Amino acid sequence: MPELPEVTVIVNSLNKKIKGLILESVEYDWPRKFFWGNYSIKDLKGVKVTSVDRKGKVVLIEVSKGTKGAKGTKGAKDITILIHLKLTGQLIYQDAKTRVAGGHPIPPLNLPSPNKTTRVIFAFTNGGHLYFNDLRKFGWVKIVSSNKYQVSSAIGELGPDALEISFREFSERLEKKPNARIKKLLMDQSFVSGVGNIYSDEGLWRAKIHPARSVASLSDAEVKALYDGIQESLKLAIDKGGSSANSFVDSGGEKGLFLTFAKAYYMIGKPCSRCGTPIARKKMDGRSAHFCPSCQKLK
DNA sequence: CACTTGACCTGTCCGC
DNA sequence: TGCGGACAGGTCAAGT
Repeated sequence: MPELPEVTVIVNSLNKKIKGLILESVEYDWPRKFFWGNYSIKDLKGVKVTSVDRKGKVVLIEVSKGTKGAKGTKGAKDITILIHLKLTGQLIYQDAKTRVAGGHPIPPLNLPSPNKTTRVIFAFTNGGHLYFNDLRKFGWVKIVSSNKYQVSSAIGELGPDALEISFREFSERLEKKPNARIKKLLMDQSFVSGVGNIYSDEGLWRAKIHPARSVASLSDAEVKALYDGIQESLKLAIDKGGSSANSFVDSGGEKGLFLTFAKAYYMIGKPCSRCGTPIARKKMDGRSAHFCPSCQKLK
């Protein structure tokens, strides 16, 4: 799932479900991708979840050891659990009453957890569990102190959030990279954060821009259309997934929800919904770009 | 330097 | 049915 809309949806769901819960234990069989920093596993026992957040595609679970002090100061005891889902990560919370799931649709999000892709299990004192499943083991978990420096160095360099960036800032940042190919730049997290292969394809389709175009070749109107196209496709995806996390599971079978609104991504050979030309896929910069060869011309 | 390629992992699907 | 190769919602390190 690892793009902004999917991360946003699961973060919103988790915020409703695990805020206030107390961690009982953490189990993992995945030392290679589990970074404790200065902490150890016992530092998480008894901590309380204070919020679940998102930066780019990274999930942040804020926890606190303190006994709810009167002052709202962030003490040294606050810890941030960072989770990156990479290509095939999933986060699933379930307890006796509820279940929320988000992430990559393979294996199906309704498959019971733990299962063979389960890498980390966070157990809470209410009997609920948060499972981090990741088929390909590309994802990671980092445990750091909740201060700006620690958190941002663990995440890496991030540009403005794709949902929050203004059109003005978007176009100003583009101007600094005239030679970049537009699709590659959109997926660069230090340029804007949150956009990956799906939403770069979707945004470019909406703007009728070929993914291999250079930034310098884009007209002002095209830059505006691209900005709008990205905003629209991100928001549409959040809406589709946001009504209920379970719709992720139900609506698209194993392929997941996104196929129900994708215009270009994964639509290889299907008619473009604007002009009927079959959608093409081409390898570009190491990734598959999906586009309409007729609407999105390489000038 | 900038840019490209490989590596990280495991699984599915498609063609012969 | 079996086997090989391509491919996968991401990112970093190493090589050129």
